[in-house]
Amino acid sequence: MGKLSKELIGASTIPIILSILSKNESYGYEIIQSVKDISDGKIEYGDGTLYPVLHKLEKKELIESYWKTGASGRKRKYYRISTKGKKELISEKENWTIINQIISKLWKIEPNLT
Amino acid sequence: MGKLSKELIGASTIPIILSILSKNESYGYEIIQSVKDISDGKIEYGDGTLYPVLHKLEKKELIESYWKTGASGRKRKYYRISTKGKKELISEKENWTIINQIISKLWKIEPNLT
DNA sequence: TTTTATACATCGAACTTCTATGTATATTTG
DNA sequence: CAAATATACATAGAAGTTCGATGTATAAAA
Repeated sequence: MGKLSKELIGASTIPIILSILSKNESYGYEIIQSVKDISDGKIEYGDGTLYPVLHKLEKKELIESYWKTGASGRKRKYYRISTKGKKELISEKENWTIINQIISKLWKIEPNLT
Repeated sequence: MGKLSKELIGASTIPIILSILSKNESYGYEIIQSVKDISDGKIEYGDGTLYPVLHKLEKKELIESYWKTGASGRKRKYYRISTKGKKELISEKENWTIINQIISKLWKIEPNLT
């Protein structure tokens, strides 16, 4: 209980990551923590899951990266959302709205009178 | 415009099919039409897409099938939802609600003051 | 009689996802 | 100070999924 299906997590990964990056620049490890926090532990990406997604998003030019060494001396790869990524996020939001309408319509309709 | 992403369609296919079958028994071809109608043409499964999904659901015992020859003389393979399928549908609805909460939370939060 | 709609089925290419594994550094704890 | 834990990124390969193409067949419509 509590854990979500793989399909739903898969469908939500990209909009969630883009959403997070649209608010603040962040890096892989921190994104994993953010999502865990926001979802009350219901979505917990493995690092082996998230990093390839970030690489894919970068390849599609939806996000951009740069290395930064913090005060701690530890190197982090920061990501920020691109203009293209912002447009994509808007489109993803529209898609979610549409599918939600379809599904909630389905869950309200009464059985047909056959 | 109008068309939904593959990920979202993938995540919604099973709950949508189970929802439809929880209202009325139906067969492949008719399910394709129903989904097209309900979604205003935004979700249009190919037959090569839907039939394997139905087989998979049957294998998992979420739905059951039987052949029926209608007045027209045409044979149709009808599917009905099983008890197990009804439970699965309830669980899918819960998942959908949870992910919606997470996403709508994300889309409302203001940027951090860093 | 030809075309279109109905109806089901499967193969295989293409893609995606996740687990396991690897590397390396900073911090905390005993 | 040594060991354990947390931080941080990366990739290969196994496993699974999806979808277009293709095939079969019948009923209805043009």
